[in-house]
Amino acid sequence: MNYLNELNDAQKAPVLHKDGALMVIAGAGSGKTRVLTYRIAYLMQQGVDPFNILALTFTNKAAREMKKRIAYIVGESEAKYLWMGTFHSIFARLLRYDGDKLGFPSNFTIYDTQDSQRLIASIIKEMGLDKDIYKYKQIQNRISSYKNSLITVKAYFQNPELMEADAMAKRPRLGEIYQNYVERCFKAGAMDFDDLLLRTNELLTRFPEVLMKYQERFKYILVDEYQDTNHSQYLIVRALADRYQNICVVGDDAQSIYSFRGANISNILNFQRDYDDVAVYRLEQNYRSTKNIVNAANSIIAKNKNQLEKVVWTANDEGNKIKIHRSPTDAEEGRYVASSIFENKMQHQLKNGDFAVLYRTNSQSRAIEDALRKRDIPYRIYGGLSFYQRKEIKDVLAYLRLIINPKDEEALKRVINFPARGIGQTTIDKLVVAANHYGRSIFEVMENLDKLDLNINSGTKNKLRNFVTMIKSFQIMNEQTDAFTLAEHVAKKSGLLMEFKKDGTPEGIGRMENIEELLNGIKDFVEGQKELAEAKGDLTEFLEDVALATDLDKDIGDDDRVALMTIHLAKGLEFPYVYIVGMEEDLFPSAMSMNTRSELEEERRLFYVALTRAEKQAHLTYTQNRYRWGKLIDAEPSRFLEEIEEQYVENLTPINDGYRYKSMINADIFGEVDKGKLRQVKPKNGTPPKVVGPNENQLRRLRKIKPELSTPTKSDVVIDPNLAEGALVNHTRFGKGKVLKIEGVGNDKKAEIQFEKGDVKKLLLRFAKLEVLS
DNA sequence: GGGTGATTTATTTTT
DNA sequence: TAAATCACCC
Repeated sequence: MNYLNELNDAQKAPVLHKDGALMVIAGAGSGKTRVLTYRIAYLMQQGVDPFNILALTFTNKAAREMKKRIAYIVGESEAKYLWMGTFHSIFARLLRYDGDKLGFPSNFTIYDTQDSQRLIASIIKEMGLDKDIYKYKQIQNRISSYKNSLITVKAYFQNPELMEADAMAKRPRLGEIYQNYVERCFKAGAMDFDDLLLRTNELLTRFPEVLMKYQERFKYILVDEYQDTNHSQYLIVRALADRYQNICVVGDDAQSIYSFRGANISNILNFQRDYDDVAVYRLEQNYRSTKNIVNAANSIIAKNKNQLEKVVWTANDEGNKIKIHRSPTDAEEGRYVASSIFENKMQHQLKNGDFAVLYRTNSQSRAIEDALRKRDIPYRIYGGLSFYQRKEIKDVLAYLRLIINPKDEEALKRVINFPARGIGQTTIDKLVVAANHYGRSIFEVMENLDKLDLNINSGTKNKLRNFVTMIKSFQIMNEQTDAFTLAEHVAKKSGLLMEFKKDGTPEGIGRMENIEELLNGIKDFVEGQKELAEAKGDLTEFLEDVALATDLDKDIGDDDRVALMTIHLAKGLEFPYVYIVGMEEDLFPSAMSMNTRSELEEERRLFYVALTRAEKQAHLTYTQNRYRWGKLIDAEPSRFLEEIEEQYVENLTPINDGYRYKSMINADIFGEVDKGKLRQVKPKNGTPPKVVGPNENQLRRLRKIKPELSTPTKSDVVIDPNLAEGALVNHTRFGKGKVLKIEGVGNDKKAEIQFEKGDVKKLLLRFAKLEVLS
């Protein structure tokens, strides 16, 4: 099969470029995944051993899907040797092999953010610091960004500026907390998310022979979403690619939206400086969206100063204008979205899965959920509190973690007294003190209770011994049976299931069901792994899978639901109909991200990402009042609404008289917006708020809004007369296929098509972009 | 040591 | 608003 024919010339060039450094600047919807996939397939067909290819993607799901497509071209037996996955999962794997050189056991635990925060909170407490000044979440954030910038504890103490900055922020002992945190993680045989990258860097720097090994192994390296790599990731890639320089990065500076996680947009902007003879390719043709959407998105992103030159265009239809809708409250907004989805579904015979609702913050999902539920529209929420973050699930997982790695302090503290066993805070504190004193883990201290004088009464000692015995019996069982049988046993014997059962409330029952679901998940995992030759299907593998899984990674059936998620999570996805809700100042752009031009530009890129998810139709909605932290507050429309060129939008709700404007400072006129100055403009307490009339932008907008609202009249689409049964056709998304059947008349005319990729789909001709080939 | 009710704090985005 | 922590009493 000649897959190269599926590429346009711009796409073909980077696929065929074999050796050396290359960068692909790929506009939204320009087929970059396809380029990456085919490039890997092509390399393999050129004789490159899959064993020598490393591909770093943004989600594990993306990696899986890419692998599947590659397997389709080159065969499963070859494709399975590819190393593909997220930075975190790939390097966790690497550290399981070679982390022992750094003193980590191969079964190290991966601490999630909550584990890190709990540990930091207890360190702050142990150090006797004021928890109102040393807020554990902020501290965790700070430590995380140090790690992502490769500032180790040592580097921190050698950097007077950093210490100064923390001292100025009234936190002079931050360095000590950092140090303690790192030591405690090490002692617990645990790495946090950032460690997976930081420790990989340490490994590659301190052990040249390890670096050499992986440089030889990964002769070809491909990185997706390069604009979102942080310094730590950047250095790993550089180190690994240094020897052969066969590095291919793909990205779009306009879609860089993770700077809060340390992503550094200059990694992509400076790529050409980092490697010799960099070939640069641009993918500018968008295959995803209508002209209206593409042009509107372009008109927004043009407001950003800092970007690579690129013109995204499309040959697709003009499409409908972007619809803007105002609601009185967030509940009404939800209702509007729900009924609009309902109507579109009826009118155009669409599936729920054709719709997505995107928002800036997870907390916005509630109003949408309520409305969808009332209209009986099935939906699925991605992100937010994910399944694996639920309390009861984390409890079971903590027991399992403890079996694998008894040194895991956070897991131990979580379950040592849950279900209640009469081991209280006082006892735990004593154990922690002893553990720190002897430089051992809490579990080790518990194993040696008799040899230590800890001032614990004999009754409590007995309870501790029972706990140790229980965990040890689980460990023995782990050697004899598979992960599922063990987990089921643990859930029962630990008393967890009973605890939730006796609770009796609907909530408790729900928790029990969740545990059941987890057990089923483990069962599936074990059975799935058995089929793979390499994997063992053991508990360690499962826990790692869980620690690094994201909501997007889970393939939970393919039932048909509306997708609800944050814009961040939506990156890389596409939907025919997209609703972007909460288009309001202080929400989007977020109030936290308007301090500097670069923050505002990132919010704008985020909006760009959101809009370019839409294939056919985008809706933007905003409210006049919104519940935020329990109170109804005034909201004003987002500045981004005004930034779209007016020819691409249609206002569904005319502005009424009661409409109020607040003063807005426009960064384009005043340059860098200084939050301090902004505050001064606001009235001091006691002074009545100053009423300011609309500024120029707003006046312009007032003028352009036409009060009448007309539903666009739909004319019958002209359908290619050659499109008949038996015809070969090409679809922009599904590829080539053969028409099996034509049914319906006029606007309802549908074709049933067998695609080469194996799927049979029924498409409405008036929407399907079909090209007749014969 | 455990449980209950009062108070408070949080909302940016995620591997 | 709702979860999470705290203070107090048993």
